[in-house]
Amino acid sequence: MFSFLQKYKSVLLYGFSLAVLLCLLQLLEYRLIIIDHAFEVYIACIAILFTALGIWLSLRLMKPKTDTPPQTIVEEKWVYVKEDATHETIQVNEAERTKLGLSNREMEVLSLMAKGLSNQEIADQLYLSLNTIKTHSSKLFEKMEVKRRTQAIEKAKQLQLIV
Amino acid sequence: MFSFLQKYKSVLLYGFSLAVLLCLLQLLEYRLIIIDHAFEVYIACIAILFTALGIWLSLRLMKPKTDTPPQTIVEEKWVYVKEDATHETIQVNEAERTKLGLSNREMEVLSLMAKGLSNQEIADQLYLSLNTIKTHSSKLFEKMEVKRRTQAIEKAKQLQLIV
DNA sequence: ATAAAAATCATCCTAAAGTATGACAAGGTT
DNA sequence: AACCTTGTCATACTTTAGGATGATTTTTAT
Repeated sequence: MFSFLQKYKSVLLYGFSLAVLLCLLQLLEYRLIIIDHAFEVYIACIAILFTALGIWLSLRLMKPKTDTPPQTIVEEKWVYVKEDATHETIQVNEAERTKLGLSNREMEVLSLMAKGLSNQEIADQLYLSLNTIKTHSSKLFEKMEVKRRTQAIEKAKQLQLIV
Repeated sequence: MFSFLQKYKSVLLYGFSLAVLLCLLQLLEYRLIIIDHAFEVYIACIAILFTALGIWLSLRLMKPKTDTPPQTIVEEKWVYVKEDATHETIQVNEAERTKLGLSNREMEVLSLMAKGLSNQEIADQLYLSLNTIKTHSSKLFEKMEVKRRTQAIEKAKQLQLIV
């Protein structure tokens, strides 16, 4: 029973908030139905609310999809990748990465570091707190067995972890 | 004029489809308003439609921004051949160096920086004081128009100032 | 269902990096 | 001789980086 609740927590939450929303709408209905042009206003409110709901929903549902574990073992092949203007983190040597046990976020932070960004700038770019970046970088240094970001960058380039 | 259209194409498109949608709703209104419970049905239709609109909108708007770091397909352009390991600190691009006006010591400090050494370690290695290294690095950053050592390293590698 | 790992954020503290300014000496140039 | 550049070092100060630790939440795996 509880596991059911746990499992469908988010679904139930959505349902509940929908219910609350509908109640509010019902209220609105009885309040505004007597005013002139109330119907149009009501419709507009509904439209806006549900558009927002749709946006929120899709944002919620799309988020976890970006997290795709790199299960497929990439053939260890050294490839030169043309550097293009958009800052995309392309890990060239997946084998080394898994050997060091670097997570997705850590790789992201690493590649932004290598671009010369400060921790604060990285935090801003990834919409995270400064403290989070510090935590990531600390773990990064530990895993890579280095002491400083400059060493991490040097080693990462040596191992072709970053371009 | 055309560039304006081009620029706001998507916005106009959204506006237009919204207008069409509203027309449809208007039609629905006149058709269903006489039926029993038509109001609720109408509201439900609107809710569904606008939720869908919201989802669609956010998907549209998020598309160019979606970061898919893990599974980026690596284009195999050509094989990257690593330089011979026995390279001393030879400045590869002398032209850039003179253009930036970097002195010998500054170049030395720069290349040691790029190896991941701290200022103290650089000072020890060159038998200089820490303050001297700080002075050198400050002037270095000024000449290279960067703010941090990581940026200096990045730029130096870009310009082939160091190996 | 439970445990492990990943991700987020916080606080407190120390170390390192970076800025600004001034000083002094050696070597080359005009 | 006067001037300039380079190199050296110092003090004082601000900012950033990094370490240690703990808490919470979400994801993933067993």
